[in-house]
Amino acid sequence: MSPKVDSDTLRVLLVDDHDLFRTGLRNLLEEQGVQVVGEAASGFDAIRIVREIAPDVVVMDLNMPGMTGVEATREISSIAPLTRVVVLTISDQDEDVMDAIVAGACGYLVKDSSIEELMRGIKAAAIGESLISPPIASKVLQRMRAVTLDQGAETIRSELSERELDVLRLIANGKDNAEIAEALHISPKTVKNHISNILMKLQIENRIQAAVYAVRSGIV
Amino acid sequence: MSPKVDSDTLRVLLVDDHDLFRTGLRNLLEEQGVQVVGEAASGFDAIRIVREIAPDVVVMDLNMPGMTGVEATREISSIAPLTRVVVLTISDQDEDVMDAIVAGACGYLVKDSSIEELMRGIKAAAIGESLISPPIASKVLQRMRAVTLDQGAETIRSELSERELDVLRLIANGKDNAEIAEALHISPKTVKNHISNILMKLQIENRIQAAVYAVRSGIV
DNA sequence: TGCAAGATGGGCCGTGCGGCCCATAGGCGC
DNA sequence: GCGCCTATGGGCCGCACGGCCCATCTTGCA
Repeated sequence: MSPKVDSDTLRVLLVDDHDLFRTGLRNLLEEQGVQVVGEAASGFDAIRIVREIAPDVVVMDLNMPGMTGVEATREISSIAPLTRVVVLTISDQDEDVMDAIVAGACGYLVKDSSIEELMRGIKAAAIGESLISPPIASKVLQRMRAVTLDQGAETIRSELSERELDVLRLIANGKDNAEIAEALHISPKTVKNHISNILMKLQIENRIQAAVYAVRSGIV
Repeated sequence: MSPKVDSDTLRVLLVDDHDLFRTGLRNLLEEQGVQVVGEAASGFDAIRIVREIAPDVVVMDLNMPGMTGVEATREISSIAPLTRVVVLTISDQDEDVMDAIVAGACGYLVKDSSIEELMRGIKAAAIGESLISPPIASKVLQRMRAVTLDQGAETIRSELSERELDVLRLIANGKDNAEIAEALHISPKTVKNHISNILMKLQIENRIQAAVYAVRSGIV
């Protein structure tokens, strides 16, 4: 069985300003066994729902009135780093492609993709991988060489204080609270306080997820 | 056992592209009773002379125009396995350290070593032992540890059963034992047993380190 | 001057975790 | 058939963990 990704357990939020598209997509995904835990018609709603229910994957349309999908993606990546955003938009000509990627999108699919392709994109995102429609993949790679280096790490780390990063690094090394306290010359209780703040800021549940986050973010 | 090494009978070849250095070194060695049976200013000459006179020990500089000392060492080790090569090079910063070791160098000394140290290195090489300058030695050990760990990790990973890999993947997703049990349709107690086995096999302490290992190994 | 935020701590408490013992069932090789 | 390994499960236990209160002190900003 080897549950690389068990689609049954995947909690997905749909964000699109067209009710009809959302409804149709919901049905398709649910037929595939995906648990659609919410729908949003705007970026604002999307952010609010992400705060509330912290879905595994957000399927995000870019073209929406009010807050754009790019802005919503950026905000979601900031407040819930473990929630992966898959952009699903009209055309590969969309000029926001790069912005969406930089904003933290974990996948980029065009709307005429098949349901199978969307499923693969969602599953890939859920495990931290990315599925990008071939037409735009090369553009992305080219652009990425120019930008990323400081930006990606910068925004994420600004959420955590220096001291919290110290603690996070030690967490990722498998240290327990007593060892962290000794290494930083502080009380174990202070370590626990820092960890509580880290978990709250990253919207995660436990130190294991924190360690994984640290490794994936290149903090350690 | 331990063939007696009489420095009077030691036949040494000096390889260095600097005439002055070779000459000075020859005098020093001959004062110590070493029989310098040849000098070479290049790797090609060194190989030729080794073929002709089969010295006991070759004292080899690494930085030479044309064929490098590493290449010459590799060739000599191949054509005259009984001839020991002692690398004598400028700095412990030399990047070729490991290459030289792999190429078959039987000792590794920096050029600011004392004549006594060089003598000990040559005698050691002559009886199949190795003298390595401390700054170099630490690097070698470090590399060995890394290699050993890598190989160990590879070996060990293959020792993880499929079921244990299932569990490990879920650990890395931050799931607790109850969630893992539910996902795999087994008892939480069985999950704990699997985890205990994983920790033992990977020689780690807790599930955090297991999660980090999984991420770094690309298992998730 | 006051106030917000961060770093430093303490106490209490429920629960998750991992180690220790143990058993049973099934497959695989000798 | 016998031994070995794996997967499955149980009971017990001590400790680590994370949430919930709370406090103090410093720093910086308005």
